[in-house]
Amino acid sequence: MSTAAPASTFDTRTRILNLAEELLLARGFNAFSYQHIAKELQVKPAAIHYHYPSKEDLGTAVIRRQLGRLRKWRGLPRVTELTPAQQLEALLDVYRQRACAAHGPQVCFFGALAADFLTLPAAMQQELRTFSEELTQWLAGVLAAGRADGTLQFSGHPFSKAAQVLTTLAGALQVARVHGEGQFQYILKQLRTELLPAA
Amino acid sequence: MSTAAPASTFDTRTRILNLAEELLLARGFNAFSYQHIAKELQVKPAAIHYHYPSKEDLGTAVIRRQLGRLRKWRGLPRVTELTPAQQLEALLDVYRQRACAAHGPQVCFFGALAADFLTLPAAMQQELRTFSEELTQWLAGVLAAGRADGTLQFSGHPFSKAAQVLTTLAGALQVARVHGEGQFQYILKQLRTELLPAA
DNA sequence: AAACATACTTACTTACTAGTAAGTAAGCAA
DNA sequence: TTGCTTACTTACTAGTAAGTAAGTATGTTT
Repeated sequence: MSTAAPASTFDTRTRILNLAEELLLARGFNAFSYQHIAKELQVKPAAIHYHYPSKEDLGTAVIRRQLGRLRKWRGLPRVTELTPAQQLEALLDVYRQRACAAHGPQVCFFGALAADFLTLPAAMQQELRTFSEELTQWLAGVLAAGRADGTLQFSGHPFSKAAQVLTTLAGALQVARVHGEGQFQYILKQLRTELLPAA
Repeated sequence: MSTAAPASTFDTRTRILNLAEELLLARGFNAFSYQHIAKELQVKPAAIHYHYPSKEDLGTAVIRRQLGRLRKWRGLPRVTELTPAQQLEALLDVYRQRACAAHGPQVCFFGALAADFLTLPAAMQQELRTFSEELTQWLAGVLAAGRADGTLQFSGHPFSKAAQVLTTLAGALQVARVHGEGQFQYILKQLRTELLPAA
């Protein structure tokens, strides 16, 4: 669902997007600037404006790319061919990777942007809603299938449970930044033991 | 644990704190300025600096007040005299109130500040850790007592479960801002049905 | 060779940021 | 009534924000 890459191998446009994503996850939308990106990439701030005229353009591009990744990921044979329980594990793995990221734990997109939500340009708000809805719908489907074949257990509606799980995951990554990775692992373990029937 | 108050009845110092809290919850630490506060209170920005010399001072004051409220709240007779299950409900009520706040859903302190965590002054980071730890410890105690007397059910360690519940609540308030109050209610209902044994 | 597009840089504007220094009006205390 | 404190305002600094306009080097097309 996400792959950090050696930025220098890409063109400037992509390197900007990569760095914007990193800064967005690390600092939130309001706490990074074109100057931060420009300095890191050793270009002038105006070069960033050339590729992404406004910060709103840059922000929406970041979310849109992530939405594209989600759509691609959930359609991948190595994902669709998994059992529901394995698909859930695959999702948890994505979050696990984030929590152990090289440059400190990153929050997930939703968590990072939801906090700034009221200050975001309307276009970004809309993109974020779409992203979150698609992810929740996908997970709801996985949970429903898992409960149907007996490999997953939970009470209530699949959609409610999916919303709860994703909310917990988003929050858990924020917790990881405040209290370290250990607390994140506790929360994840708690989620798994509840969803997966005792062996 | 928190009570919005008619700001105008307080002195400037308190009104600044109230407004800073509101802005912090609504916009995050990096997206509000002394100007916002000054304009609203119809004073000059320098007046804010008079009471809280730096933004770090203001930020820590907000968290510290909230920590004081928590300590007071959890020691209140009307809270200590409740059963564990009722104490849990009381906590959920606090979050419920937030989600239905007059001026749009507010996030909880932890959620609002965790997102900006890496950009916060060290003093604020430390205060936030303390706040989060005390709240988690308190809830862990409630959960442990509730499981012991059979009024609450969950698997795993009380501390892990407490961390998970609070994480979910913090995240749920952010969800409320993005997707509206309905989704928040789903998540809360999910939490309650899992923790409280079926009637 | 001329025209054009790409990918920038230089130089700028406007607006806002936190923060400070000096001054001032009002109230209280000796 | 003099002096001190409180609670500001006025006027400022230095830095940073997003964004723009005009110029330039490089390469591609015709």
